[in-house]
Amino acid sequence: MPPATTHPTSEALVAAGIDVAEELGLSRMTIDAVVERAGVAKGTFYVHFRDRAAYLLALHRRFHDELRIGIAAAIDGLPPGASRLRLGAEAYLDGCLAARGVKALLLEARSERAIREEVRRSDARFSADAEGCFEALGYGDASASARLFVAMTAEAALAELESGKRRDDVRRALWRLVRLNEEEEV
Amino acid sequence: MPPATTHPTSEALVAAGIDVAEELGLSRMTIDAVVERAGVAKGTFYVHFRDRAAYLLALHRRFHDELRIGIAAAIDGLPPGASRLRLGAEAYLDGCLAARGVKALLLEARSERAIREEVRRSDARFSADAEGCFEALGYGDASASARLFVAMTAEAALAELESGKRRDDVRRALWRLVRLNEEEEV
DNA sequence: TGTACATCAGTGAACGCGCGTTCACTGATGTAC
DNA sequence: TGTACATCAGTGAACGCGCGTTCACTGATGTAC
Repeated sequence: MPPATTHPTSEALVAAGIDVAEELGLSRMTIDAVVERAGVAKGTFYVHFRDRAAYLLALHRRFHDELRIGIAAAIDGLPPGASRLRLGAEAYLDGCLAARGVKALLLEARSERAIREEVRRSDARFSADAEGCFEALGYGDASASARLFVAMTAEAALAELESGKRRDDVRRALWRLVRLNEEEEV
Repeated sequence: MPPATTHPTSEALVAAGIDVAEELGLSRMTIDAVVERAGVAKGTFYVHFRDRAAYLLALHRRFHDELRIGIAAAIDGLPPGASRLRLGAEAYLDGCLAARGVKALLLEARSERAIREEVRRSDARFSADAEGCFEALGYGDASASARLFVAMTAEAALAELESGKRRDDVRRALWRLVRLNEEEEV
């Protein structure tokens, strides 16, 4: 799937936004800061995005599309179950470590009015896949379990971002809690 | 422990803030909205709080002090272990359901610059107690496990707040994930 | 008991600033004839 | 090949508004003498 925005200036604006979000957080990611970083005039921003909300949405889509692509590649064809759940979560964590601007999007996206709904949808998507895995594993309350698992995985991603590197203790704790630790480390 | 603010007008301002946060969220909880709700002049706000940051801090303290008191009462004297962990989490969830303004504080507090540090401290406090329990239960990576557990519990609280009522499926899922489900429902 | 003064919560108009949004204009590129 | 016109990304000054913060002033209560 090609990126949603193809125009080079749109690209530059999105890239600049990710930079700024990484450095200052979403709430301080002002349009002034973005256009300054992108090296374009303020008016140019509105040539490419209807308003700030539309821009935030594009930013979030970009981030989550990349993440989903990585996860899809990791679990492609696997049946619902332990491997799918664990490899998916590993891909999520690895993707978060690799991407930029994640911390801001993970931490603040929920409270930004403009993308709250979109975040809910993304979470639901991850959660729906996990739910199938929990069902296959024989969990009752698979839906609730999946939701809690997604929350844990996001927290694990945050912990890794704070450390700036993979945290094996956190990952082990995660696998152990969902009883996926019987397998070898991947 | 008496409330940190004793003056009636301070009280009114804090109460008004909780109301407004509940209705509009933290980011739209402006000083205008707070003083209007409290029925005082805008200048009065600054008689009682140095600035918005100090006010947010007082709000968060109030919220978490209440929560901690409820939890402390529930687990007082219990040794680290399964009962303490589960009863503490139950008290946390019940407390969140009972308190007002929780959703805003749970959801947005992390991204509000003014109270981020305070939130971290609160989380660390809950987490430290949970860590002892996980150690007693023989978990490796007790610290990481505790952090993930706190994140799950917060997510469970959010799920309950969205439903507006206790969610037994979510609680069951939580207990099962940390293997506290052998006991009877409390 | 009465007068003068200090203290302090409370008031609300005014200020300043940050930030999202607009708009008239420019310049380059493409198309018609 | 040259001229006229349309299209469209880009520009940046200006605008408006929301919101946190300030400040000179008021009025009530308490204290000294």
